[in-house]
Amino acid sequence: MGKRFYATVAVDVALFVIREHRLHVLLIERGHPPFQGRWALPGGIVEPEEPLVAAARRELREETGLIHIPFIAQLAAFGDPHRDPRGRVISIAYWALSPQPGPVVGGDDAAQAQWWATDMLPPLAFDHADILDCALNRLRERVKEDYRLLFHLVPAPFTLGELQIALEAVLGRAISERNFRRLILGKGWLKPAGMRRNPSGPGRPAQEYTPKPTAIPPSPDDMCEP
Amino acid sequence: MGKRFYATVAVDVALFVIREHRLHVLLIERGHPPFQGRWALPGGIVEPEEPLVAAARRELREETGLIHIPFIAQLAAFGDPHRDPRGRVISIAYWALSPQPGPVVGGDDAAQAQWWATDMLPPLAFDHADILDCALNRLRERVKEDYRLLFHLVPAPFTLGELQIALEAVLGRAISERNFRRLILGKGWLKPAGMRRNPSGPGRPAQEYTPKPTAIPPSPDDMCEP
DNA sequence: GGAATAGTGTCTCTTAGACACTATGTA
DNA sequence: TACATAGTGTCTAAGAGACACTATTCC
Repeated sequence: MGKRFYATVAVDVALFVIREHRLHVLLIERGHPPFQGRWALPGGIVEPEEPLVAAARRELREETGLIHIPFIAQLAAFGDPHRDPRGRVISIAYWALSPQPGPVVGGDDAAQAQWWATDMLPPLAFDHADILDCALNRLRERVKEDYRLLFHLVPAPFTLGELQIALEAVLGRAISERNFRRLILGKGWLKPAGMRRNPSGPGRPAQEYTPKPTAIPPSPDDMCEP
Repeated sequence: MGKRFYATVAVDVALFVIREHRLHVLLIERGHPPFQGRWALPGGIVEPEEPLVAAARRELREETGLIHIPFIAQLAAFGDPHRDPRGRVISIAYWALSPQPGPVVGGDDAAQAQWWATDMLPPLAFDHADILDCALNRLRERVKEDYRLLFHLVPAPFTLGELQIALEAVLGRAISERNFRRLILGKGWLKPAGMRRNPSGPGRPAQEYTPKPTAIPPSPDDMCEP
């Protein structure tokens, strides 16, 4: 193994939230060439002494002001030799979840940060459409395997209806309410929060729940999880 | 994004085969420091114009003489800043399957290549124990999800008994023969090869099967699959 | 015949989907 | 009352585990 440096290593992050009953992803409008004016996943170059997942968290913080990301996991490495017109850049992609669909601040380069519905995306820079596609597939797979991931997408306390809306937004299709309730409640993951919600409209109020601490799946970060 | 090069990018591959009813992985004895004399996964530096998976296949070929690898998929990126004592090296790890447990030739550096049973491994160089752990978990997950991966571990034509031995070697535990047969045959993946085998001993001869071409899961290579 | 391996019939339990039902609030 | 949302009872069908059984070969 020679010791020359062959490539730039970057991270890119697909951060998902639920807004208005739909799955959204955070994108940044690029302020410089290449792909100036196009939208891209937040990301940037890894520092020499920085772990990969730390770089992913730092880029999210720098470009969007988001500090608390409860779930972030590695997605894959994207290394096509010509994915960046400036030269060889290998990107380690991450996917992340947040229950806070609030406003985000733009980053340094007069860049705009904005939530985009995943079913109405603009053209993306670089190979970020591929990365996002991959991230969406991963998210759906993992949520189907473990509904507890939804606890990272919905702020507690939540009702089962809200949780189901999040699941339907992720999967992109309606699911049977009866079976969803049975499955979630049967696992013993939730404890009733005692309160009830005022829907400010007709309809029976719903029980609110908080996930038991033991039921919240830990963020795998850089552990070998992809 | 600046254009300086920050890191070396390498690939490492965990290549699995079935030998003598047990799961084995290919390891290389290192001929130079660091970790001289220790065993390591085959791997090396990515060339400037080389796709990542091509680098993985090239290293397997150079270090072991193995040309035909029917299945190879990305595992994860390992990027701890101090995983290589010589400097920052980010490794894109792959996992691969082969039905040929035959002998392998050593590589350039007077390095030894050898199959090791995965339940009796020597101490490994770098963070390769972590990578191999991750690869074993991935292999087991994927095989449980889709038994057709076994078709890449057992040379056709095979008997159901051989296929089950491979599955048990991968999972590390015995499984019910009845259910295995029902599941495999019920899927319609196999067609009888008509021949029967001479076990050169007592016991009823077994039907041999060949997987239908449509039933062989394609190698995902670098597609976003991890 | 006995030992060894190949292959089958069938019961049970768990799970997910479907569908009809009841409960509790607002206007 | 009508209407909207929350929550329940229960039938069914598919899949996996378990276990006892039959089949074919060599000695």
